[in-house]
Amino acid sequence: VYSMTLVIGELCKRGEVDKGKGLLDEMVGRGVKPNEFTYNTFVDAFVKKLDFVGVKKILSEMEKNGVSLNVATYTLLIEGYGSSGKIEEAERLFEEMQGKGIEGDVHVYTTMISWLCKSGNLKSAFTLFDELVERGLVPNAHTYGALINGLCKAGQMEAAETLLNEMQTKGINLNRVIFNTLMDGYCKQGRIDEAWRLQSVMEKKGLQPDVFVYNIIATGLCKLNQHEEAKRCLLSMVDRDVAPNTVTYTTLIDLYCKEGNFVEAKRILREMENKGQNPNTVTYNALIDGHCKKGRMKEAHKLRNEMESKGLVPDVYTYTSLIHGECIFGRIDEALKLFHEMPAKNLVRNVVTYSALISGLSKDGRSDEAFRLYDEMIEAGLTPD
RNA sequence: ACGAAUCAUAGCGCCCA
Repeated sequence: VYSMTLVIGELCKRGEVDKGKGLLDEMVGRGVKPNEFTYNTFVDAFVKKLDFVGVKKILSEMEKNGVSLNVATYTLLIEGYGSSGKIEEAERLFEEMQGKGIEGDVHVYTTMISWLCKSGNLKSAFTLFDELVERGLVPNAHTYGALINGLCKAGQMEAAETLLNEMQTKGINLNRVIFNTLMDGYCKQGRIDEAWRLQSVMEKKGLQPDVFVYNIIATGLCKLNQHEEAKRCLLSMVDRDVAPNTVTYTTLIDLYCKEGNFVEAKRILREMENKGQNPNTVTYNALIDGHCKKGRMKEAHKLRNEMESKGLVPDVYTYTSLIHGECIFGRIDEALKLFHEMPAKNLVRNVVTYSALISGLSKDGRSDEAFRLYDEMIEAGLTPD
């Protein structure tokens, strides 16, 4: 079982989940009983693909074979629901785990805390943090990182710095991730000066800037409308032997799209593919949104087909951009069609999606439908901001 | 032998013009 699990794990990591599944079936056929580690490998693979049908299949197989979920399985499931926007479901699983008497560990607490933070529920995150400490568990850099990130995203930089001090008091090593998190927080506040300050603190500790740092600073510059500086920052990476990644290229593509320079955007798309940094859903979303905003809807839909042909799955951002684009040009019925496609694709419509469509409807004089949609949004448990 | 923290993409409003 031990070695089989390793092999299956390797296959799944390479994306050959089907081959792994074949091996699993072969295992069972030969009377080797897979254990929770074996199954978790599959849960991991399906969760990363956001394939919940696949996840459910594995879970029922586990049940059938009398293998129970362990704390790592729950961590994976919570991660999966969190990343697809189903935070209540994630919380429900966390409680289910505790109800079954499975001891939560630092990993699962950190995962839950992270997703609570990401959904803007800092209060619950800190409550959970207290619970973790009360239970005698020791929070580590990941746990603090999750909370610091939450505070940074909420713009609470002083509170984030307080946690940073708390880490130091507790003797937890301040690593790259922690610094990068704070730098990003300051950049999002438009305080690049503070980001530079942290960067020099990092250098004093012997931490050279990595690709994250460049990406963070460049995005900060973009937000301050310093596009040329942002481009220079990203292009300077190469001179300093830092390899650009998908995020770097996507940032550039987004920049060019917003300038309406689709030729350059396309060129970068080809360049990244040539360098083996594959475009992902976000990359295409940037392209699609750029085209939508310039009324190039035909091209936008073409890009959407192109992404799907590469096995990339459109997400809420893709749909919202398309819906918004159709609305701008008065093709509300096209927008509605897209809107209704979403649930079947397992996409959770959020406030942004609804408001794009609601504003489209009302600008088109279809206020009855707009109000109806508004009510539907409230019923879906969404709060307008 | 399994699992956790940092970067890129969407709407409305506000401000400015």
